[in-house]
Amino acid sequence: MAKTTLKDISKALNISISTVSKALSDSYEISEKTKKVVQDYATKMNFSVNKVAQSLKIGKTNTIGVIVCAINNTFIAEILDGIQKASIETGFDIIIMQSREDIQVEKSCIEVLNSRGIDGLLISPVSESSNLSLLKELQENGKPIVIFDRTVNQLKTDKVGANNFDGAYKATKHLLEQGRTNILHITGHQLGVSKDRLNGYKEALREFEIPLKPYYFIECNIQDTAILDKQIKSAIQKTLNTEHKLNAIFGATDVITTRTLGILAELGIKVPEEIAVIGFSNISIPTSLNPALSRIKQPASEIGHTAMKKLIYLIKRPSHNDFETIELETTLEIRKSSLLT
Amino acid sequence: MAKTTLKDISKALNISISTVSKALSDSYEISEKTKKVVQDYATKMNFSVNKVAQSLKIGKTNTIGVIVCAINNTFIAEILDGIQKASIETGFDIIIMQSREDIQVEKSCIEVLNSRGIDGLLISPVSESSNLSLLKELQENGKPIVIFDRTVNQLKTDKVGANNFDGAYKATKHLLEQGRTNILHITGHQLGVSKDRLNGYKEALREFEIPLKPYYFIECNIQDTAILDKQIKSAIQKTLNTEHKLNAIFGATDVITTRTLGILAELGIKVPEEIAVIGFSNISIPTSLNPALSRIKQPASEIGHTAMKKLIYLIKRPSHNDFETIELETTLEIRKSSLLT
DNA sequence: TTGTACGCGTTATCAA
DNA sequence: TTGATAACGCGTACAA
Repeated sequence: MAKTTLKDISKALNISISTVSKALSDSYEISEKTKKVVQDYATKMNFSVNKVAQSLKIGKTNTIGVIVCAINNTFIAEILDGIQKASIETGFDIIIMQSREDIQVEKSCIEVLNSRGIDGLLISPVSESSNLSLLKELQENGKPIVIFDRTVNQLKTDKVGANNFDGAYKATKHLLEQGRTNILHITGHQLGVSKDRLNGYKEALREFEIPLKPYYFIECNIQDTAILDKQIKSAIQKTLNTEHKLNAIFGATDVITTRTLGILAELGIKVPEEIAVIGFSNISIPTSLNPALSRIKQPASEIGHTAMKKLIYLIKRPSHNDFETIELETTLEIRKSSLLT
Repeated sequence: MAKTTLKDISKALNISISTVSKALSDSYEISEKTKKVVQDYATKMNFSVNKVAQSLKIGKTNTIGVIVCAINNTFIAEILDGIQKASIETGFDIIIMQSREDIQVEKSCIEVLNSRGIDGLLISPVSESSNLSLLKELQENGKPIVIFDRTVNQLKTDKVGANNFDGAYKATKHLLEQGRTNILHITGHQLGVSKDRLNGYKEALREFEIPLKPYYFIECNIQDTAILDKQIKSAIQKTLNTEHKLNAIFGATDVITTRTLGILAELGIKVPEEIAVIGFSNISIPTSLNPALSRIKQPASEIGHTAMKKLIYLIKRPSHNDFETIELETTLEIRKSSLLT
């Protein structure tokens, strides 16, 4: 038994297809009596419109494509949560795809979504200019785009993210106020947001008139955790024996920060006694870590929610050029891992 | 500028639409010369078929719907990862939706996916019989379904999950071998898998001839972490002063287990000295916890991968009735939180 | 080897 | 108030 169609209802009730269609969409042209007959029968048959056909006809799918780099971390999951809340409020459906930090995969995601037909795109791009021309073409074809999280991007459009500069500034300042002046900042390759975070870090140091250490900053591979572990470990060991002994680490991402804690435990280095740790993190269990983790928390759900709302706005009121970049504020949470001993 | 269609190419090259269509699908009916002209032009124009129209025409969407309860935990994220790997291997696209542990939301997910047109459904259902008739109808309409993770379900179809009985048995046995005989098992409401886990727990006790304690088992609200925290805390405090003093906790889910660690730290109860902790968990950073967490790890990625492969098999080779339930083995990882002091 | 004609399920225009 | 007809973009049986 296949799905019921307008044609089936039309035959069964001896009414034309177009009348059935209009009756089901509650058109003013149709008599109440006919509407009732049709709608009752449709309910009885568990009828629902074929969205594929409907989309082909009206040229809209009522669907938003969402491309994230990976869904296996709390931060992205929270963003998706916010997006989904907004999708329920606005009545749009969402299709989630993963680019896996790979420009080619990202390209295929965009193409799949485009050919499948979406009314707009939410994307956290792999890099600052990944698939730029493809995205531009999408825009020109009347499909609005909103960029979230990785807002440092060449595409001219609305962007929603966190105030990364300020978050990094606040965290670094906190460390400095605790007397931790030898801070290693660990960040990831190709991370669009890393510049802002690095600048916030530098700004705090400047304000406290602390010169940059020779080792003050390393970039790691954040795709492969085994490599990441090695890189973090080697950086710690290398910098531990310099003349300015390392006494704090500031992690740029969730994985970097939590893995740093694990590695320090493994190396037998005491946190926070020997090295204080703080970092950008949105995991749900900061107090279950060893020790409880100080962090900069991003308003992830709000980022997703705001981005989705922005996009729906663009879809409903197209063709305006005053794009804006929204930076939502972060929250500094102080726990044991960064406190004075 | 709208997207290029077959018609556009047909006009531009003065060739009929059907020839263009055939040339692009590399049909044997078309001359190499014509193919080349058409394909070159299509590439130049960045042409991609309109999947909406294509789906309507051929009655297939090459798309799999995936419904999970929530994506904000590592276990589900890992499963989705496995599903996505299989999707790349098989060439099917996936649409991910969240039921949020709500039967009504689950219903709307199924309806959206159904009306949007999917070739099959992967679902981890809200409960054992949630939306049973709707799912049956889907099946009858020729859309195969594979259930993953929450395999205790009334629907007759293929199911892929973990061997929960054995996982719980192994964990409990490990605790007993450490001399921890007063074990509290904490699980969630309405969790389809909880029966199996409880039975594995009981079986190990039986084997060691340890009688069930009066407090041996509580069911918590796993939706709201604030409530969950209170329930866990109250259960611990209540059972701490009974004649059989509590000396181990076995958590049924990731959140329960990690929150338990946090609460014990908060209460100043030493792990594992006073209370040993072990539980089902798939977080990526068990060694960053306080203390490093012993756990039963589910083969999450394999569950997703296997489920997807099963589904594709059902799609390509429909109408057979020998459904099976696959239980993949869990891994026991022993760390500090459950070791003899 | 190429082109014509039809239909997938829906909506929209216009005539009855 | 209702219905016949065309069209969305594509694939395919059949004719040329």
